[in-house]
Amino acid sequence: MVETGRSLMEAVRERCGRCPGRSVSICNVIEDQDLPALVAESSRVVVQAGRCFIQEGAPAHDFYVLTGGRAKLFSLMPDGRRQIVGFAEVGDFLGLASSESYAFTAEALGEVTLCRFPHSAIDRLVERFPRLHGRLQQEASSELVKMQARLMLLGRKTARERLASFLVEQASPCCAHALKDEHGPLTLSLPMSRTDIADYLGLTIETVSRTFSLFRKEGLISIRGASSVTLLSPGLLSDMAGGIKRS
Amino acid sequence: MVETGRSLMEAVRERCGRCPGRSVSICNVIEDQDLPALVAESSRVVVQAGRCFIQEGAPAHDFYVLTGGRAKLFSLMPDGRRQIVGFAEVGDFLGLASSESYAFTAEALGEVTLCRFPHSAIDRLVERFPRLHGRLQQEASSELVKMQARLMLLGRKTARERLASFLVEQASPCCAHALKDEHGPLTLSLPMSRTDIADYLGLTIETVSRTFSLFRKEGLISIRGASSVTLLSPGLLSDMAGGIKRS
DNA sequence: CCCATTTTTTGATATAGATCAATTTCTAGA
DNA sequence: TCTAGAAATTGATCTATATCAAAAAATGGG
Repeated sequence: MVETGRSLMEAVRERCGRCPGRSVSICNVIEDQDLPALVAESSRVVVQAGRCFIQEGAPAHDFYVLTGGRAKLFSLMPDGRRQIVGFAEVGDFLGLASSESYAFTAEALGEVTLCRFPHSAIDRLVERFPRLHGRLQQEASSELVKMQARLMLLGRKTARERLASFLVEQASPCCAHALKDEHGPLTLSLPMSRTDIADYLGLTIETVSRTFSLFRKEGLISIRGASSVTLLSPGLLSDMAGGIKRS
Repeated sequence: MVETGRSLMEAVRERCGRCPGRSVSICNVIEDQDLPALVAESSRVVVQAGRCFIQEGAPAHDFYVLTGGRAKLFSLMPDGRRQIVGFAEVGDFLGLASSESYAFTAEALGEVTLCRFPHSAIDRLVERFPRLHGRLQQEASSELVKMQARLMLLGRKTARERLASFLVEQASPCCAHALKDEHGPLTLSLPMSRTDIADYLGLTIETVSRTFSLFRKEGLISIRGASSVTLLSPGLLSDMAGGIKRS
């Protein structure tokens, strides 16, 4: 099925026109006039809450750019132990994990929209738009750096430090500078359950809950209905996340 | 300083002729006749035991291909807590971690030899040898998959499972197939200290030592002088590493 | 709006692994 | 080969977090 130039232009306007991923994903190295090539090589995917769009162990045929919503990425052990290896946000490039088969499962938290690129399509696009090379490399490198920080978190940080790190990480897409300076309260909406947070931080749900309560009693955060958290002292939390004890 | 064609050819013979990394590193997508370009863009580095060749936080100017020996890669917290994020082996591509500054320190375990490529050199080489793109991407992807496995290890595995995973991982470069089948004993020489193993596995040195002793008493391994370990039941250890309990 | 179900919080207790403290075993230099 | 210092092992005890068990709060369908 070949799209006509006309309908392709319409597709570009529809898909990329107001895409929140346009400026933060790998697409940001593509000029507006070249978007049709991207749209022609990819397809839009909508995934409902709780559904998986990448399956651990399945043959890896596609890459994805997340353009709406959030997703959790995890692997399982045979007995059901679960480790969440990351939360994906708008702009993230997924599926890079392996050449043969996916190393993790990706499940939508709320409704998720994606652009799916078959591996062959990425190959063609990279050939046509050389700047994509560097951009993909950059994506992989930044993911690698995040992974190293997570290893430190899981290997060496206490429960308090882990939760503080998580809150600061969730906050940083919003306002990175607010954490350094002693800026005011910062409200986050957490789309993931306590179980998800526990499986991300290598803790149990009870420890996560208790630590949230402790932070609340200490005046570090305030909680509204389990999914809305306000960081009352972002600076203190940021220091705690890094293992720094204030006098 | 421009090398003459003559001395460049000599340098290629000397550097690449018997390089153990030739067939396993990113160099394996470069034809023999193109090696001079690689040699011209890189420099050989020799690092003595215990010395660092990448410093966490330092500006990242170079990439490295490890061509001899082994290295430990780690990050530190302000109070000295340490997490080893990986052990590098012959063929590994290092420095990919970040665009601005290195995210970890790399320290030689024993003498290490490297080929150092400035970022700009890699850019030129990638342009000249397009196959390098895919090879670099592959390197990043495989590292990412390893990282995900390490997250599971640190977040969800027991001390026994962690040490079993470590031993199996150390063994796999040697003989991957010997682990699946019920093949015979497999001797490893571990160039890293118990402290290094502990900081890699998110445990204390005492727990690592105790777990080694337990494995020995259970007939899973035999130990000769702390750095030489023989896996007596690689299959059992492999199952334990994956969280599988045999009847 | 209400009730059944699920999720979260809180409490009591258990335990894997950490910490503190000796020994023992290696290793490198004389 | 011997020996001092370092590294590893082993033992005793502690503790942060897990586990088990309710209670409380949130959520969603009718």
